[in-house]
This record gives sequence, structure tokens and C-alpha cells, in this order.
Amino acid sequence: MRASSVEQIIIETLSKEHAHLTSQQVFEIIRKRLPAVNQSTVYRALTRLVDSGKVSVSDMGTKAVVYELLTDGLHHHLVCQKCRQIMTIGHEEVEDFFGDLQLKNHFQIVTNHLILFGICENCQVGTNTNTEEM
Amino acid sequence: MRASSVEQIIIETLSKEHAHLTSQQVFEIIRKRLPAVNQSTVYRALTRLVDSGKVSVSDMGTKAVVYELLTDGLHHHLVCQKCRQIMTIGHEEVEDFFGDLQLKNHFQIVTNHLILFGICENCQVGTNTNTEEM
DNA sequence: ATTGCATTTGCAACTATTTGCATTATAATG
DNA sequence: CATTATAATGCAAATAGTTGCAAATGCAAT
Ligand SMILES: [Zn+2]
Ligand SMILES: [Zn+2]
Ligand SMILES: [Zn+2]
Ligand SMILES: [Zn+2]
Repeated sequence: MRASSVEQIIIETLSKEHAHLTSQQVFEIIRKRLPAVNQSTVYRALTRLVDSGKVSVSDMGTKAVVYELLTDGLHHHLVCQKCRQIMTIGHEEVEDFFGDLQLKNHFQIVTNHLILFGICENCQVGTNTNTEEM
Repeated sequence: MRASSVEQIIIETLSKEHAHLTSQQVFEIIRKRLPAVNQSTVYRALTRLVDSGKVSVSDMGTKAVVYELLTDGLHHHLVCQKCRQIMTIGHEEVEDFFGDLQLKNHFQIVTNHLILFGICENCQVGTNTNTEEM
């Protein structure tokens, strides 16, 4: 697999940003360096990076999925459905569960950026519909 | 929240099918009973059913997300990225993990249909790229 | 039945993502 | 370097999913 120029620039972009970016955001940033690049090229390069395990893709409850460069220490997220707060948890909190599942089901887990939805501490109080809309 | 006619029919449809259906598939089936229904109406009714916890929505690695009626016993899935096989696991296998996370993070998990991707036993053998394409 | 209010629906426009196909770039071979 | 194979790109069309707004509908209180 050869490292296309677009893949390289995406990796550099994502490592600078260190955030969860939509494909549109990646596209806009990349255009500054490669003005002629096509959006479907970006989609396909992102797909290749995801397939090769260098980048994660996740639905965090927004209308567009987000991409993030995977660093050495894996992490995961808890997303509050009321206030949209995103909590980050380390892979240690997930490791044993994954290990058990793998043993019991003879299944090698590849998921590297788990997103769990729920209600954060702040939004749990009473029937409180605080913090924001929805 | 009033139970719209489309919501009712979606629930009946999903309980009959008892499968993971795309919104397009739901739409096609519903059209047989409500020929004039609009696709965005189906999208919005599905969204309401998901928000109210009656239906799950999941990206199982196909280009369109799938919906499933939630029954009493929750279940989850392991999806093989090579052969696309879908394994089903009971909520017992996930319960303790969710419980721990909830305690440690003061976060009430709502996710009710977890999808984990990986490689099934059959596809793990050697550098074997067996079973199907990809 | 009539009114008032909140929810649902249709419709059209819009955003997001995928795909087929022809072309171009890169790597591998000779 | 010329030839061949493979992977990446652009482009346009197709498929998915979302949203604003106005009209229709359901429900409850006159
Ligand atoms: Zn992350
Ligand atoms: Zn919250
Ligand atoms: Zn299921
Ligand atoms: Zn498999």
C-alpha cells in the first residue's frame, strides 16, 4: 500500500488538530495545501487510513461522523445525550471487558475508539432537563 | 408524546421482521400500508422511536444504519470485518462492564445495542484472507 | 362541535457519503 | 529507460440522511 500524498497530509492535519474532525473539516483544511483535491478523494483516503488502523471513525451523535488520529494509548468516550458533553476514558477501563469477550467468543476485537451514549452526572439530577435543549 | 400512526406501523413492521432493517427497507414495507407516506416522515418516526428507547439504531459496517425493535432481553453484536458474519451476545456479557463504567464515571449508560468490530475465529487463521472479499 | 396548542407530516432543498468509470500517478519488471 | 500492473484521483451520478417551513392532524378543554 503506497502512502498517497493526500493520506500524508491528512495524517499531518489530524496530528496537529488532535481532535474529532468531520470529513468536511478535514477537507477544508486539506484544501489549503492541495486546493484542487476532490472531496471523494478525501473520503477514500480517510477510509484507507481507517482500514489500516491509523485513524478512528466514530458516530458521536452528530450528523456527520468524526475522524481522529490514533496515538499509542487508545482511548474511548462517554457521550452525554442531554448536554453533549464528551468524556474520555483510557483503554484500561475497557481492556478487561474486551479480553473476556475475546476469550469467550474466540473473536479478535478491532474496535479501537468505543463510543457509549448515556447521561452524565450533571444531567442525571431528578427529572432535570438542564444544561441545554433537547 | 403521542403515538403517531407511522410510529405504530413501524413498530408492527419491526416486530414482524425481527431483523436489522435499513430505513429504506422500513420505508418500502410501510409503503405497502401507507402508500403516500414520505421518506422523511419515516426517518423522523424512527428517530423518535430511537429517542424513546423502543428501537435501536446501529452502524453495522454497511453503508446504511439499521434499526431493530428492542425486546425485553437486550442483546449486542460482534461483527467480523472480513466475512461480515454477525454474532449475537447476550446482555449478561456486557452488564458488568457497563456497571463498572457507570460507577467509576458517574455516567448512566443508555447504549442498548452495542456493536463491536473484529475478526471472527474462522477468519483469524494465519494470514488467511478466506471466506470472502475484502 | 369549536378552539387552542403541540406534534406530525409533506415537500423541497440541503448536507453527507458512496460508487462507477475513465484518467493519472506510482511502483515493479525487464 | 520502456512496459506492465496496481493503486489513487477527479468527476458526476446515485444513495443516505437532515432540516426549515407551512399545512395537517390529534388531543384536550371549553
Ligand atoms: Zn477520541
Ligand atoms: Zn450531560
Ligand atoms: Zn441486534
Ligand atoms: Zn469472519
